[in-house]
Amino acid sequence: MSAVKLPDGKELPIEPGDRAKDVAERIGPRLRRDAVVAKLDGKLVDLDAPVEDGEEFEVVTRDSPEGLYVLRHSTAHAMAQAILELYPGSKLTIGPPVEGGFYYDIEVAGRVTDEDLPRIEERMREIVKRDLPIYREEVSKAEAEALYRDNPYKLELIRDLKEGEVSIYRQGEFFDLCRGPHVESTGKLGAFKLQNIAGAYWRGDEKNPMLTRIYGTAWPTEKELKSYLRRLEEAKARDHRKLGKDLNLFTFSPDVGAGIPLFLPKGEMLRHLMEDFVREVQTKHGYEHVWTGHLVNERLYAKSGHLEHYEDAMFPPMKDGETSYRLKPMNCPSHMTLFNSRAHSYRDLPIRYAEFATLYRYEKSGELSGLTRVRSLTQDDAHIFCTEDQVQEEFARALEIIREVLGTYEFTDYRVRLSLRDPDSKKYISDEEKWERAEEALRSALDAAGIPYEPVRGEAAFYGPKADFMAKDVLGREWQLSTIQVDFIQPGRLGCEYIGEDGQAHTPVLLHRAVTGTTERFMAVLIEHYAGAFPTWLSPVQAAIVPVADRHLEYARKVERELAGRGLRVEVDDSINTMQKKIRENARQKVPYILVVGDTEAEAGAVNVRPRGTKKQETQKIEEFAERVLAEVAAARGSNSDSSAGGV
RNA sequence: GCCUGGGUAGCUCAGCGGUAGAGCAGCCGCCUUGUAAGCGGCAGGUCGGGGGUUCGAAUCCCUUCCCAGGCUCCA
Repeated sequence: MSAVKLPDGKELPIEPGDRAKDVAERIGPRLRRDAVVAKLDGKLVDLDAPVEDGEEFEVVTRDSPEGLYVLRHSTAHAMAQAILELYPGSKLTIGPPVEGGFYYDIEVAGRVTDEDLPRIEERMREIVKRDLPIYREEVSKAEAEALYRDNPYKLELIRDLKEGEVSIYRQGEFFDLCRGPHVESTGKLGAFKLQNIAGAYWRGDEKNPMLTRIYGTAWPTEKELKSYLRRLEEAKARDHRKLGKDLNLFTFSPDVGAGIPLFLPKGEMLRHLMEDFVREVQTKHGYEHVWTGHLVNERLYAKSGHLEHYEDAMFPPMKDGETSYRLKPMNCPSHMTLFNSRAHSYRDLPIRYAEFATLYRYEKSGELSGLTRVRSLTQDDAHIFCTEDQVQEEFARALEIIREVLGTYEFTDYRVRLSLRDPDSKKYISDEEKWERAEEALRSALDAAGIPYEPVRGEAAFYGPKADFMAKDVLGREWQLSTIQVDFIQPGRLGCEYIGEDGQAHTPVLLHRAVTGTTERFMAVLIEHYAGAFPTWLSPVQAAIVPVADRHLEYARKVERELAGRGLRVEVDDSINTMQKKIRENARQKVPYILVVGDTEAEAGAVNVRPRGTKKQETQKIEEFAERVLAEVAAARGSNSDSSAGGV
């Protein structure tokens, strides 16, 4: 007798000719109803697919990640059908499900704009109402080519397919070259919404024609769709560009230039606090701080190889007679020049040069975005010159710094991507043996530190492999923050050397490393991570003093002097407003503490403390409040707070 | 760079061929206040820049600058 194996290990008998949906029905009518597709031996198939003896069988419901994926894929088909109906002659290309939804890239006959989306949605709903059965059809390559003789995109896709693995999905008049699987009929789609239109090059290559991409999202129920849209709204409210404006942190001006952020006093204070913190941690770990300016003779980049590999991302040269200068797009050649400014013994190593350097990169105009993609950026960069034997230890040290810094910022969930070269790509400097050693050094350093990582081919820098740290913020979004790179190539090119124990000259290994990446981008991440409510140690203003009436201004000033004298960042709100309005404004500015002072407080030498996010108040002596804040800051900054009083 | 959308007062936005608007912010007064918007008045704009169409342009067309969302997690 024939049977399939269920996920719980039980065997379920099947009849000859049984399809996935029959098996689901036999397990339970309820399951049959919730089924989207099935899984046979781990492979997703349509509910209409035949089932065979001995296979492992699993029903996939719309609540599972795979079911949702299929649901979205099928929704993309319905959208494609709607567009073909509304814009006859349009050519379909690809339409996959993606994180959160789906898209379809189409060469639309005519023009589609955002205002057309409701119309397309409307047509999609109509298609759902028609409840068209969706079925799969296996065809030969020749048949598929005949179907798509007017569609060069699909023909290109078909060309890359093997004979025998070509399938078409049909629903009513509509058909699409597709691997599947799909839901049973258009009536089985859930709640969906078309979100936006964008241009997208065919196969992502700017040499190819531009297609119209329409993004949508789809969910099993209306309720889930609503809650997803609400989450999007929440993320929008945290947008660092909006908060940056509201909190008076930074601005942009076409008068200065695109992609060049201008920091207001509060934003600059934030930068200062961020950089100061990393500087301190680095100093503690034996890094030395250097400074190498903004302009560099182009010849240096020719020598280092950057000119060849990186020129597109540099600002054009500034000519001075025979000499061409470039705005500095990276520090490594400058730091190597520092290294070369004197002779080195193996006893000097490792040498760790750190610099908060403002770099200039010519990002394409369309890629600029808020603080996350800018043309002037401040990198918390460091270069470590060491012997090959020291790589592991220095890597571990860099890792320690990264853990400490990210931990303090409450990024505890991160993974490591090991970016390796793609041996077939011309992008990389070729030196087989050195690449091998560099990759090996990184792997063993990661292994020694017990950090899990996933290797990715083709993501390496041109001079060597790197370990990138991807951290999740409170919304679960992932950001690439820290990076550690091993470089066996540049030091040799720029003639870096040290005298070894053997009295011979050797080339040092160079580790490149950044902790927060760039101050600008990291600030954007922090703003969104904290929704603008920075922890007290990081807040530009830690306490706002609100006098009850004008006659309390004098006492407010006294409180300000005393708290500032203890190292707190405080401000008196002396605007011509009512007390209520001042509380409102300072609360909106997300100041951690609002201190209300009136007759009672002035008499007692106290402040009335209203911590951020509450309406609760308590009265404390000025000194008591100062201690409270200092203790809070010390706790948040961990062991580093001890050194902060002494300065760096 | 390319596609789509957008740029109107410091901010958020309305107006979309017929005399430039609102709220907030700002300024000036009054109020002197006990925990998220007190009241009144005033001022503020070459409608991103340039060119064109028109009797007439914020509005239509061209061009340029800037901003937003995108630009292969493969049919």
